[in-house]
Amino acid sequence: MKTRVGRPRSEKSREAVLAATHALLGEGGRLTFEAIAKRAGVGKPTIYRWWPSLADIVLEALLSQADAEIKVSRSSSLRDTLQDFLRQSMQAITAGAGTHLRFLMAQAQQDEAFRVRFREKFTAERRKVLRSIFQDAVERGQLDKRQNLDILADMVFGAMWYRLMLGHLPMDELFAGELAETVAKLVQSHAAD
Amino acid sequence: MKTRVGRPRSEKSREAVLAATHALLGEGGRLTFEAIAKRAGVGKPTIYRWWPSLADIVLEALLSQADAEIKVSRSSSLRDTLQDFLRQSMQAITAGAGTHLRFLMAQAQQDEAFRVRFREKFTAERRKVLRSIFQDAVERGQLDKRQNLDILADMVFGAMWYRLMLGHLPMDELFAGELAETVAKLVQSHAAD
Amino acid sequence: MKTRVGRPRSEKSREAVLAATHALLGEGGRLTFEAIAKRAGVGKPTIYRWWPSLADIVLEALLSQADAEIKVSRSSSLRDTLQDFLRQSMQAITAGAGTHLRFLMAQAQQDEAFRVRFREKFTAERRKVLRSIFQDAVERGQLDKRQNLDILADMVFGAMWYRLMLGHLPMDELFAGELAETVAKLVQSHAAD
Amino acid sequence: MKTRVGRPRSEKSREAVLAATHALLGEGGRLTFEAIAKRAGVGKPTIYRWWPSLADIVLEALLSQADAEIKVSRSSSLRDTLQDFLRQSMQAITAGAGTHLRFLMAQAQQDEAFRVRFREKFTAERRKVLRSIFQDAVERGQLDKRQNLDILADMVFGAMWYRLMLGHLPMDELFAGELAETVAKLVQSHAAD
DNA sequence: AACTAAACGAGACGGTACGTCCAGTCTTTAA
DNA sequence: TTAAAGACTGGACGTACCGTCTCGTTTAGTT
Repeated sequence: MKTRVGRPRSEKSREAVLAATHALLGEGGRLTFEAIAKRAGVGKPTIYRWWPSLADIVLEALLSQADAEIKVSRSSSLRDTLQDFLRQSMQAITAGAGTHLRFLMAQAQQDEAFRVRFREKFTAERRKVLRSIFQDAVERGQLDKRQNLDILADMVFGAMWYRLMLGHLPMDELFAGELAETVAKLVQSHAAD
Repeated sequence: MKTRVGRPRSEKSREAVLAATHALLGEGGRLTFEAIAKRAGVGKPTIYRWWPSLADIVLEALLSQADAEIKVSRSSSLRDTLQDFLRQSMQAITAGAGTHLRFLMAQAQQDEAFRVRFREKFTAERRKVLRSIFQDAVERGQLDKRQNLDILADMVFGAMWYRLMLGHLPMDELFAGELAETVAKLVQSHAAD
Repeated sequence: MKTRVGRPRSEKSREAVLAATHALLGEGGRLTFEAIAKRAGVGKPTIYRWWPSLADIVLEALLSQADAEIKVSRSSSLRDTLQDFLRQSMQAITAGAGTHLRFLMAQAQQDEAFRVRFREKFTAERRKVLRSIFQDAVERGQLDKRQNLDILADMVFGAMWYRLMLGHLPMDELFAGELAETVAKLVQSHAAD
Repeated sequence: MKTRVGRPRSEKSREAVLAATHALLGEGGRLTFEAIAKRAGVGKPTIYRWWPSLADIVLEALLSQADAEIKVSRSSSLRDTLQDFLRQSMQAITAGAGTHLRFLMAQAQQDEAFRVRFREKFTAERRKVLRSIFQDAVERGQLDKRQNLDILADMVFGAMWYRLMLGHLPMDELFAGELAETVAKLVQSHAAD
């Protein structure tokens, strides 16, 4: 049988929880199950029934935002493609996702099980996109095929995360542009090998 | 007046707190003021008197470890210098500092005031060292003087932090070596400009 | 119309609920709707549909036991009749009804509406029996007709309940016998008036 | 050493808890730790630290009332002494203690450990008083020395508790008087033996 | 034989209170 | 005057049940 018996899960409650989480994160206060339940007009057990941790709620809230999607425009230039990708990422971060991301990465340090889910549901997807951008460059002969693409991806995402989390320098389009450019130079050098 | 009156601060208590913090972090349990106080045989108010937050205790515990110091051997090759620097960093992380670092960065996301202190007392120092390594390369003509060194530092430290915090790939000497090599290639390409 | 349309009440469920209640009370654990529903294999709403409170279930479980009935053997001696009545009561209590009774009286303290139902369905019936025993004695001239029989009934039932609930002294046949005897002496004294 | 170190227990909190409990019981609402903590302006852990159950708080609240004390005026007549004792008890009950007593006895049915404390701290004391009244009568030859005084005490206290908890007939001075008189008659009969 | 309507099991819902942990503060005695 | 010990208020935790609700299913009597 397909349909389970019993009262079905309330879609309304699910959305209320995600919306409340969104709002609370934006307001800067401490995010707690209690506050979410109150704001969403939902019972605490309902939240515990469906999400194993605060971080999982935030992750779902992040993923449920349609505008979180990034459309990569594949141009023939690695530099332009990368710049577009990083600028879009940057915009999403400064538009609000930054708070979610910082929360998620912090929680991942305190909850090993969540760290695995975070990798699988979020960062692995993001890495896949960046990797395919690099793969294209390899195939066009713009990037040395001996280059470890994981290292390259770690450098690019790492720079973004590091600046986001440490806050020592601004997260802006200039940074995204320069980052793309620096990597692009590396690409050219490899082509010259 | 120089010497304050009254009972002086107990150096023994200070060390007991740092040792307890060290031990608790290593055991993987949740780090709390209560647990530290109990383990150190010290009253909670004593801890609150001397440290503004858990993270500050951990930071002091980290800095008080003599072996946390990294001695950079300046060779004429950027690649070798970098490799030495990154390998030493990696060793410190895998030897135990990794837990401290992850905790500190996580706390910095939840405590803006601590984030500032963390930058000033720890990451700024580390960046200074890496920056001087790059500066040497610029002066030797191995690195394009137009290259933004902050971006470069963000990429190197970022890759390390990103992998440490996400745990998607191993933190090992191979990684440190390949990371140094990738940056060194970039350097060579710039020299060729 | 007499026979209502639709599915009739399930006698099987009713009995399963009473049996589960019986079992759970005997096991000493806390009695809850949830536990009864689970044990009886019955939905919670089914229970709420037919019983207004836990206490009402327990009351019905108690009354549905055929062996809970007490047959009074009316002898010409008040003392013997009373002793038979109290000994039978005592046996029912020690055989298991004691747990039910304690639960019911406790609930009656927290639920005024149930207290009324408890009186009407249970204690009033029991008082009626004892009262008729006393009435017989009055008619035989063994008991002063000016004696307030309610007071007398309160003393007899009160002593039983008090000892059952407080547990300071054993609930046994000796107690039942001595209680009957003490009342019987009172009776004789009145006859002597 | 006599005086313990550390902050001493707050007498103010203790009194606030007892006062809040008193007030809440009087208002008829359900008595909970949460409500007491809120009303008393006290943290829940403070209550849990000092009292093992709600019933223990109510018991302490009851015992802390100076007016709960009953002074027995020993006259030469058992009947008068008893009547005085029971009337005072009745007055205390109707004046407010009745709510406490009903709550305590109900809780004693659900918490075996408390039932023991309740017996030791409250009912044993009350029984001691009544027993000494009967003992006096025995010594004066007004009461058969073979009479089991425990049974007698169970009948008197039982009648009071039974009527209080069941509520089938009024708790008033008339009841107290008639109860005393009925027992007194029994006494006379024994003297006549 | 198909239809109607109520009762059924299952289980999710909003909610209250539980009993606990820890935060951060306060009050006392000891050093 | 500071340290230690430990009790304090208070907030959130995660859980157990409450009493209600919404499903799809079952079971009679009615058409």
